[in-house]
Amino acid sequence: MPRKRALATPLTRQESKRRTRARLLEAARQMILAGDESRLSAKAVATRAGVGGATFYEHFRNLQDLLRPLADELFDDLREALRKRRREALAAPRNEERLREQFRTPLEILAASPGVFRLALRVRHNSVSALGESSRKLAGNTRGDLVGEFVDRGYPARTADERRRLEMIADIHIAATEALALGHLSGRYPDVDELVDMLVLVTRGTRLAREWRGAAGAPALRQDREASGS
Amino acid sequence: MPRKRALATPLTRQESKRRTRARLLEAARQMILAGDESRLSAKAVATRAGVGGATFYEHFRNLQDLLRPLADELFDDLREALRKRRREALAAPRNEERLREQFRTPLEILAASPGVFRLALRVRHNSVSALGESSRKLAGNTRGDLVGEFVDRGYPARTADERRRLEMIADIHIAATEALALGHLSGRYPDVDELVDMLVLVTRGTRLAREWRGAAGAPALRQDREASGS
DNA sequence: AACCTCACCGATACTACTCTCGGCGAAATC
DNA sequence: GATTTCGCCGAGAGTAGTATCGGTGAGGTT
Repeated sequence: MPRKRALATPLTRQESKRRTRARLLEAARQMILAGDESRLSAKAVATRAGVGGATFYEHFRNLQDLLRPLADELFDDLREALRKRRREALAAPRNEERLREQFRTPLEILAASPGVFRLALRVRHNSVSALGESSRKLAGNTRGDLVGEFVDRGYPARTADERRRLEMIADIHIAATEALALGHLSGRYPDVDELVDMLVLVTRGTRLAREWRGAAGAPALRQDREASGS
Repeated sequence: MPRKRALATPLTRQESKRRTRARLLEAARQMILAGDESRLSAKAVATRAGVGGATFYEHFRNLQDLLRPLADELFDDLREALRKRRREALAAPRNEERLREQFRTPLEILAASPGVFRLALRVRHNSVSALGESSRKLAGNTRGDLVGEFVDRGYPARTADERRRLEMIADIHIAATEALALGHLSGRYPDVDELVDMLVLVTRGTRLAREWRGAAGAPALRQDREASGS
């Protein structure tokens, strides 16, 4: 009873609605990735999608209602890509070349989707709009993913102090990677290998945190001084 | 011939206008630092400043016209604070404790002006609005300042490659400092000393870049491999 | 005192958006 | 084939901001 003919040109209502919705989402996605989401509006999305202004509201209650799932989708894709590659890298035998690979991958992924990457940076500190929320969720998840990885690699994470420290290391690595990826995108740092070099150097430093302290207070490092020559 | 009496209660026109302008600027400043500059508008600023809507346009051609000098002022203050303290630190004899001081200062300055700091992060990647432009100028200047410092400290900067490398190190340090400062502000990293520890560790790594290469190509580090334990 | 200047402002024309309403027409149902 | 459903849409009421204009009154000038 549901279907009679389904091979001909005329669309079913369900399919038709699905497509219109998809077109609205796609239009919004393009506009967002094209930069400047400030001039995003229900009207503009509808127009770009080639549908009437009122149709927008047949599919979404308002702009935020469209943005929430869209933002989740955009950022989840990015996170999944990053996560997947990291997991692969983790499974493989570890040596210096592997480590470089592990740093190169996120740089390449970020460089390969400059739209989403820039979007994430742009909206991260904006409290309003579902985009900001979703971007922060991505950042938090990425940090969590990284910390999990550190633990797998043998960094200590028994006490709250140790875990917080791992979060800091993760934050630093994320920030460094993002900063360098941004420089790469802006053309200042064309050579990705060179960026990897720098990230490896950073790791050389933060890796010291591993054998750093079992239970002592903070001053372990401060004791261990070394005058840096001019 | 200009002045006759200037001691009484009535304001001169000039003074009156100056004050109104200052009130507009102050209103805008507060609204911006209070977060959410998206709902900033000429009208809103005027209302908050307690003046009529038309008065705004007696002082500024439009909102951007007000934002430009305001943004410069906001960020220049921050930059000057950072720069000044860094210069002091640079002049002093260098040892490990000094280095820590040098890292603690920017963290404290950023933590002390969370409004401007968050503002800078928020608008940095927004191409529109004078705020974004000014924030990027701040970031670029800070990077330049840091590079200059590195050179003073003996990092090589003869070739374009070496200079670019210093820029990367500066970018990483800025990004790491900002990321940790943000974590501090959000309550995740309450102890500033601990943040300084982490920054010192990062330096341990990036410092390796100094004795790294005189004229060779990039692979110097890649050669120097070392299998990282589990 | 008479006159001029101008900082301020209410009113307003314009623009741009949000969301609803009534209805058209084709798919779905009988 | 007749009837119902519903995806779509043009029109429009409501809201909000921009920028201008003419006028008012107190500072400033003679």
